[in-house]
Amino acid sequence: MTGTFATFGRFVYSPRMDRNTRQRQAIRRIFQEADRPLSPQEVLPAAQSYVPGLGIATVYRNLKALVADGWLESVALPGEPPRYEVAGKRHHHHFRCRACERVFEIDGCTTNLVQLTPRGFRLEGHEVVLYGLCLACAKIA
Amino acid sequence: MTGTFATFGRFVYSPRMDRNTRQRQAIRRIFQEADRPLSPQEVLPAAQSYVPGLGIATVYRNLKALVADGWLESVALPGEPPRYEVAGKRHHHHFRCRACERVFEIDGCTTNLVQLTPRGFRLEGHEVVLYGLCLACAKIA
DNA sequence: GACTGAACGAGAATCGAATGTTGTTAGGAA
DNA sequence: TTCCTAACAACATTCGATTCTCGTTCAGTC
Repeated sequence: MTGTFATFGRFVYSPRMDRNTRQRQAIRRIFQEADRPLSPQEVLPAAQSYVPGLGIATVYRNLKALVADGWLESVALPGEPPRYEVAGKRHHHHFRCRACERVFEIDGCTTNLVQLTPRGFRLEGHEVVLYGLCLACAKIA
Repeated sequence: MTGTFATFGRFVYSPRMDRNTRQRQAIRRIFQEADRPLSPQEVLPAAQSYVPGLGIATVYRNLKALVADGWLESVALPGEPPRYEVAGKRHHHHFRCRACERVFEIDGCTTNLVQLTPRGFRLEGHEVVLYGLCLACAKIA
C-alpha cells in the first residue's frame, strides 16, 4: 500500500500510478473519447463497456488517483457533485444542457469581469456556466 | 399539519406561513440585515442572537418554508451546499471570498455570453461566480 | 386567562456521495 | 511460469447535510 498523511494526520490511501490496469486504461480512454467533463456515474457504464464488472469504487479510486497524478481535474458546477475532465486544457468554461444534463466545454471567455468587481475587492478568478439546450437536444425540442 | 403531495407522491410537510413565531421573525430579520446569501450554518448563530436556543432543524424548516412562500430563493455555488437570499432582486451574480468564505452580491452582468455559445446550442441562462478577497479580507492580507 | 394544534428543540434517522474492508485477481519483476 | 503485492469487486460503512420523531412550548383564538 502506498499513501500519505493528510493535513490532520489521517492516513490517505492513494493508488500507485506505475500499475497500468485494464480498469484504469478503460477510464483514461473514456475521458479521451468524451472530451467533456464526466461524472463518476457517467464514467461507470462507459468504462464497463471495455471492462465488464468494473465497480463504482474502482471509478472513484481511479478518478482520485488520476487527479492526484495531475492527469484529471475536477469540475464543479452549482448544485452538483464534481465532474472530471482531462487536465491542462486552456482556460475555458462550461455549458450544461438542461435536457440531457451533459456538460460541454466552451472556448473563449468574457472580458469585462473586472468592472463587475466591487471597489476594494481583489478579483482572483471566476467561473462562468451557461445553461440551455445542447445541439442534439435543441434539434429534438 | 399542513402539506402537499410532491411530484412523485411523497407527502411533503410545509409549515403554514400564518404563524409568526419569534424564530421565523429572527430568521427573516437576519436576511434583511445581511443583504447577502447566507448558509444555514451562518443563519443559526445569527438568529440565536435574537432567540437563544433556536435549533438547526428550525433553521432548515423555515428556510424551506420561506422559499416555498417565495420570500427566499436558494443560491447554488460550485461545490457548495445551497445558500439563501431574499427573493425578487434583479438579475445579479455573486462574489465568494476565498478567505472568509462569505458570498456577496454583485450588480451588473457581462454581455458577451451569446457569442460563447456553440453553434446550434440554445442559450437559456447563465451563472457567473467571481472569486478572490472581499474588502475586509483584502485589507488584512 | 385557558385552549388547541402548529411550530419548536433535541437528538435520532435518513440521504446521496464517497470511502473503507475483505477475500480475490492479476500486473509486472524475476 | 512463478511469485508478490497492489488493485479489484462487492458490499458495508462513513460522512456531511438535511429531515424526521416526539414530547414540549407557545401563537392565535375564544
